Amino acid sequence: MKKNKKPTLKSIAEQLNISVTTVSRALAGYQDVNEKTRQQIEKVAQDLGYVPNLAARRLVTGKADAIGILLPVPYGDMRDHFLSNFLLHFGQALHAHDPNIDLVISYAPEGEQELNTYRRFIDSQRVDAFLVMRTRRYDPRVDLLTLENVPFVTHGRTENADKHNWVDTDAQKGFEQVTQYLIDQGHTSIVLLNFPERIFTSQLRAEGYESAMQRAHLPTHVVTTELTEGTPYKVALDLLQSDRKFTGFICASDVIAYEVIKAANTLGIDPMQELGIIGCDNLPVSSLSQPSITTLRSSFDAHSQALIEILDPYLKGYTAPLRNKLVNYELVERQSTSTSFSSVF
Amino acid sequence: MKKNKKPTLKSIAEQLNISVTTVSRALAGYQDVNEKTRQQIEKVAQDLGYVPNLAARRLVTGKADAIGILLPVPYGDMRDHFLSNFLLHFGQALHAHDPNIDLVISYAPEGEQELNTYRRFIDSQRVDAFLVMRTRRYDPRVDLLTLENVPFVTHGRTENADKHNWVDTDAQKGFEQVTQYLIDQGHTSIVLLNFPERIFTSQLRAEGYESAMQRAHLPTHVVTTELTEGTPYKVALDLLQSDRKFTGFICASDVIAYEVIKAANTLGIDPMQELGIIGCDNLPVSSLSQPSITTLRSSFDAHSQALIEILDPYLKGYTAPLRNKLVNYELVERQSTSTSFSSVF
DNA sequence: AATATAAACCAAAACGTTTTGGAATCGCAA
DNA sequence: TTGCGATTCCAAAACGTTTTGGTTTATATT
Repeated sequence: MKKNKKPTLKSIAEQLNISVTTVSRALAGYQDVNEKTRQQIEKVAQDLGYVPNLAARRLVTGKADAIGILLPVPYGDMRDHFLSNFLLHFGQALHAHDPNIDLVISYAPEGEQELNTYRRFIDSQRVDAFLVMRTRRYDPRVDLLTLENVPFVTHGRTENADKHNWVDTDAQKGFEQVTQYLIDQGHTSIVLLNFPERIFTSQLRAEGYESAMQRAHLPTHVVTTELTEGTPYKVALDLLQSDRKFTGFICASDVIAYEVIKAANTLGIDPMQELGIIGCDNLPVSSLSQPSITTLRSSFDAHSQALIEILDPYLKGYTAPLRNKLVNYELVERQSTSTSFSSVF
Repeated sequence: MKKNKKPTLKSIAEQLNISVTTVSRALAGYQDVNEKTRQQIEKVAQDLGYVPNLAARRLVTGKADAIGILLPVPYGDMRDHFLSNFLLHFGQALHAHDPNIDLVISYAPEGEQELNTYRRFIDSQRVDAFLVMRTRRYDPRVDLLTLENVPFVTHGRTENADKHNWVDTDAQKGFEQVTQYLIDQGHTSIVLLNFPERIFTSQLRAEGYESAMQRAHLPTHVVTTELTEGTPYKVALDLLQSDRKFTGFICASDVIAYEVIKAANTLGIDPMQELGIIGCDNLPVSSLSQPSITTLRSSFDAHSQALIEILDPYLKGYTAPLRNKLVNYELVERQSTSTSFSSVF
């Protein structure tokens, strides 16, 4: 049998013949309430199964105890994997950090209405802070949130990275390291299969690659490709048949790396014996593939921790100075860079 | 320069010298307000950028305008793909249905504290209804929500499916159809690589497979495998070397199907020419694989629509009779069931 | 005994909305 | 003039919490 009414501060107060104020303060842990009364209150609260009504609390405190993410519309293909998976982990990390903080998800598709959607979300005071995903180089959302003075942190840098909180992977360092990795294995003809420049990290990746190549006095070659069906495969076919005799392939995504392997197979080239291929993001396909793909992984947990650390003061209602954090990639060594190549060398 | 205060009903009312009530009713679209006043009110609201404070509204209406999902802890591998991706699509569909409904995400890891987490979430009245994911055969969450009289719908059936709302894919029909599909292609030795029985749908899948096989008077063979690293591959190797000369492989997941292909390659068997392989879930790997994998896809959108239709009355504050919906799988034909087999036949 | 200090408590206001139960105004028929 | 129904408006209460600015009671100090 269920109680027909939710217990409130008032019901607890009435049962003990004390004021609502005292009940509230007792449960909030204030020191100006007698230890004995506190225990009584806590007992009754427990018995009644009291849980504070969040709407009421939010109304009076002005805090939402929630952070918001306005997602872009899913692509419907593997490109969503990173975002959705990250979301899962971030949510979990947030819950571990403080189980009373909600993650509120809504959608703001890129386009005309995007900023309005943000505006309405901000104005309704549903959340204390925002996490902005899939940042763009010049990101109007960043401008809006800054202007409206709403706390937020971006996942990924923007052109105005010095003016807002952000967390990002150190793409430059990561790609420099994997380039060096292939150079150390004896590769001299190494190509970077990058995403178009429109993607902000593309530039950073290229810089990392180029700096390692230049240090080794090797010629650089960068090719860009979209992730649309068939495109990376064709690009890979071209490269494998080029005069430059590329043996090292550094790819902006595991999906691209996988297509390089397929292209090699098509041409009768054994990727394990003759090539060194490195992907990025540690997508499921990288471990399933044959050969499995050496890849750069950036820990979801490290990202989440950094984001949460930055968001934390805002959730508590404080203001905080701008912060940012570069998370290192870690190399996951697999078969696509087996050392058999260097022995041939 | 920003206004230093959020506009409220009161500020609008004062500016027009009318009552808060009228402003509220005008914006809510009630008929008892003069068309001219309504227009004035709407103009001022627009100019001031008025957006209702949700906490206040929720407090008085008792509705949260939100639905909650308490997620399990991610596995950290490809098994998360379906859940996280589904989440992305469901969120989008919900937003399309009504942009004012929030999706509130929190976590309730399976285990001792799970029900307490649910209880606190329920009692804080943060959401109007729940979507329960990764349902288990006997699911204590279902019992709790039913007992507490909180509206919810599960994604996937349970043993007590007749006592709650649910949406599920018609695994039985789907697996019957793909079995028939392989039979029609001339396969006679068809094995089902299923998940363990602990997973509720395993049984339904087996039933579908068995009924098609029995109708064709073919012997059935069911093998179960976990998705742990290496396991499906070993199972596939065994099957491919068995006396039974299996040529048809129906797999409970694309990941398993992919491992069958890998095992075939290892044994020098050409999967395209000699086998018919069918996966499930249309994971990214199924289209990337070579040969690409014929698979069963259940439309995220169809699921989301069904779920939202069931949830809708609760969001409006109505009660509603129990409902459920079976969503059909659709077959995505790819290379792993190319017809070259039947021509050999 | 008077006074200051500390401990324990509380009434009332505030947060911003919706809803209830009328009140005021107007036109029109009788 | 009265009465009546529409139309248009509104004061006040309510939702459940936190916070403010106290008051009361007990204890210590002079």
